[in-house]
Amino acid sequence: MATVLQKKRKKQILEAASEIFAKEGLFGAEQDSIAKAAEVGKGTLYRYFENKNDLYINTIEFQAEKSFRYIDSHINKSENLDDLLINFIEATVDYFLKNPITFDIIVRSNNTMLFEAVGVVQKVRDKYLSKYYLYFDKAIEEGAVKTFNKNIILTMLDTCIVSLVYEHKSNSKYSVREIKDTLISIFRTGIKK
Amino acid sequence: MATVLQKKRKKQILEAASEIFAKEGLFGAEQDSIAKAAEVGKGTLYRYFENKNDLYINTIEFQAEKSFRYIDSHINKSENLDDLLINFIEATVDYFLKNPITFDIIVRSNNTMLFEAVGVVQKVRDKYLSKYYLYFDKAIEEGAVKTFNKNIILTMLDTCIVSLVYEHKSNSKYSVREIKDTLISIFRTGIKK
Amino acid sequence: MATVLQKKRKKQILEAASEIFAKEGLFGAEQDSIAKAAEVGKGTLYRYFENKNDLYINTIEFQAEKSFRYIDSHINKSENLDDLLINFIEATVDYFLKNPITFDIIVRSNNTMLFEAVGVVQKVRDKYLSKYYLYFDKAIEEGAVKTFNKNIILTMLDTCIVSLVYEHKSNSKYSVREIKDTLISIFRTGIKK
Amino acid sequence: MATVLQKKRKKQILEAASEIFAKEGLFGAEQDSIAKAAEVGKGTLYRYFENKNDLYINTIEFQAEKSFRYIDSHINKSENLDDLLINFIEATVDYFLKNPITFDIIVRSNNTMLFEAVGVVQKVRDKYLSKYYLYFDKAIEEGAVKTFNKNIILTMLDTCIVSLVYEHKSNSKYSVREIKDTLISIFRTGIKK
DNA sequence: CATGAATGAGACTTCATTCAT
DNA sequence: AATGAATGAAGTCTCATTCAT
Repeated sequence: MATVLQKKRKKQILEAASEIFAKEGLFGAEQDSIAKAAEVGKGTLYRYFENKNDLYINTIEFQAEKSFRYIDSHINKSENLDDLLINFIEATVDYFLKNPITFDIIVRSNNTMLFEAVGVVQKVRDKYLSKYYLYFDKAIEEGAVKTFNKNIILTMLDTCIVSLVYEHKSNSKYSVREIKDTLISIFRTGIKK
Repeated sequence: MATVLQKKRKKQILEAASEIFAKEGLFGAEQDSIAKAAEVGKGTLYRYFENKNDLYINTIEFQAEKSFRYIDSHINKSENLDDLLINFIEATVDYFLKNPITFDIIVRSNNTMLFEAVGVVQKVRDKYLSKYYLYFDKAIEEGAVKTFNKNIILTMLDTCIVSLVYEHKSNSKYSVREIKDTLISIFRTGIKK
Repeated sequence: MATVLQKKRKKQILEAASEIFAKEGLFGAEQDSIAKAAEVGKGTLYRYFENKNDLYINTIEFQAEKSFRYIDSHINKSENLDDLLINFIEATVDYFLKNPITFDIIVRSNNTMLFEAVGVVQKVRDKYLSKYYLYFDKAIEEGAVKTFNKNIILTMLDTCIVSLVYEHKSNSKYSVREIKDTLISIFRTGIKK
Repeated sequence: MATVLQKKRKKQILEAASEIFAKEGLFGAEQDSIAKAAEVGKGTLYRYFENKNDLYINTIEFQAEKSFRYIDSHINKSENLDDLLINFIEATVDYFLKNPITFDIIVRSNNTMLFEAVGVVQKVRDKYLSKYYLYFDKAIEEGAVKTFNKNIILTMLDTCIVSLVYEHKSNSKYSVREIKDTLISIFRTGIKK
C-alpha cells in the first residue's frame, strides 16, 4: 500500500517542505505555504504525515539521506584514514555549498528542541557511514594515530564543517579553500607546526 | 534612568527569562510564563524590553556576559598560546557544566538563525576575550604554530566545545575528562601520533 | 471565488456584525462576540474580512446598500423635486424607524471619523440615488427653486433626518409625523410663513 | 476646597485633553499622552477626574462652555428671530472655524455611545442660549413664522452647521460664505424661490 | 498631594488541525 | 483519496487603573 503516485506525492511534499523549512525554520514555516508549494491541499499533508513535527522530521531525514548518499559515493575509494578524512571534508563541504537547502535544514535541525530532529541525522549518518568507522580502528591499531574515541572526533568534525560553512556563507571572510585546508590540517596535525 | 531597584528588577526578569528560554526556546517560551516566573506583571516585561525578541536577545547577552566574565578570570594567567588553549577549554567546559541554563541559552543562540542572536554572543566574546587574540599572533610570529586564520580556529574551538558538552549531557557516553583531553590534544597536535 | 454557501456565510457574518456594531460601536464590539453571534469560528471572520476595521466598513456598506435600495424603490415614482423631497423624507424616516440596526450603524458611521466609514455611505448613496440629482438641476433651470449647490442641500437633508430620528428615538418628544412635516416644510419654504 | 493651583491644574489637564481627544477621539487617546501633554503625572489625572470617561465628558463640557459663551456674546444684540438666526449661524460657523479643537471635540462627542457626552453639550447650550428661545415664541405669536416645535428647528440648525463645517474642512468644496448663505436662506425661506 | 512604575484583563490575530464536501 | 473552509486555542501586546514611594 504505497502506490507509485503516492510515493511521488510524498516526495513532492518533502521537496516543497525542504525549501520552506530551510528558509523559515520549523516555527516560521506554515502548513499553508508548504501545501501551496507542494501543490497539494492542506489536508493531504496530514494524510502523508501525522502532523507538522512529523513532516519536519521526515524532511530532515529526506535531506540527510540525499547528502550522505552523495558523501558516501565520494569517499568510498579512500585507502586509509588520512585519505578518508580529506575526502570526507572535501565532499561534505562541497555538498553543503551546492545544496544550500540541505545545509539550512541540517543547521536548523539543531535549533528546535526536538530531540528526534537531532537523532534522525545521526541515524542516517550511521546508516551510510558506519562502514568507514573501521578505518579509525585500523589506524589506531596500526599506531598511526592517537587512541581516541572516534565518536568524539566525528562529532568535532561534523560540527566544525557545519559552522565554518555557515560562516563562509553569512560573511565571506574565508574562502572555501581556506576552510577545507584548515580543517584538514587541524584534524591531522593540530595547530603546532 | 536606571535606579538600583530597576536594575534589580531587570536582572530578576533576565534570570527568569533565562530559565524559561533555556527550557523552551524562543518559540516555546511564553511571555506569560516568563512574567509569572519573574514574579512581575506581564506589562512589566514590556516596560523593560520592547518585545519578546528583544527580551530574548538581552537574555542571551546577559548569559554571555556572565560566562565570558568567568572564562576571562580563569584564563588571564595564561603565559602562552598553549597555556591559553588549555585554560580556555578547561574553563569553558567547566562553566558550561556548572551552568546548564547558560549553556542551553548559548546553544540555542547558535542555532536560532536570528542574526541578532548570533551577533550578540560574538560581541560579548570580543569584549572580554579580544585581548587574548594577540597570543595567537605572537605564536605565529615566533613560528611556534602554523600560519592560520585565527578566526577559523576560534570558530572551530567554540563549536567543538559546545557540541561535545551537548553530547556529554544528552548521553553520558564520554566523560568530561575525555572531552577536555581530546579537545586539547586535537587542537594542539591533531589525530596523528 | 464566491460560492453560494460563501455568499450566505458572508451575509450571516454581516448580519451579526451589524447587530453588535450597532449596539457597541466599532471599539466596543469584540470580534469574539461577533463570531459567536454569527455562529462561526473567530478564524472565519478573518477568512472573509481582513480585520476588524475591514469588517466594520463592510458592515456599513452592507447596511447602506439595504437602506438605499429601499429608499430608491420608494422615490422612483417622484414627478418633480417637490415630490421627490417629500418621498425621500418619508421613505428615509420610515426605513430608519423600521430598521433600528441600520440606523445605528449609519449614525455611528457619520461620527467615527474613520475616513473610509464616511466615504462608503456616500459611495453607496451615489450608486443608488445619483440619478435623482437631475431633479435638482431641472428645478433650478425651470426657476422653481433658488440656485443652490445641491450637495449642500443634500448634506443638510441627510444630517437633519438622522439627527431628528435620533432625537425621536432617545426621547420621544416629537412624533414621527411632526418630524416629517417639519422637515418637509423647512426644506420647502423655511420657517417663514 | 479647590485652591487656585488646583483650578489651574484642572484647566491645564482639560486643555491638554481637548487637544488629544480632538485628534484621537475617546478611544484613540491614551491617558499616558494626556498626562504628558498636560505635564502632570498620570496619577494626577485620576485625582481630578474619576476615570477616562469622566475626563472625556468634562473635556466636552469645557469646550462647550467656551463655544457657547462666545456665541452668546455675539448674538445678544439680536432684535428679532430673523436677526438671531443670522447672527447665530455666523457666530457658530466662525467659532468652529477659528477653534478646530472645539469643533473636533463636538463632532466626536456624538461618536461614542456615551449618552452623557451628547447630553452635556445640550445642557451647556441650554444654560447659555435658553434665553433666546423666547424669540421663537414671540415670532410665532406675532405670526411671523410657522408654528413649529422650536426644539426641532434648533436640532436641525445645529446639526446642519456641524456637518457643513465638517464638509468644508475635509474637502473644501464649498466656501464659508456659501455655507452660511445657504443655511440662512434655507432656514428662512426654504429651497423655493 | 504628585508621580510613574507595575499590573493584568482583555483585545486582536494567527495557524495547526479537523472535517464536510 | 483530496481539498480547503472552518475552527478555536493560544500567542503577543496594549493601556486604563492602581498604589508604593
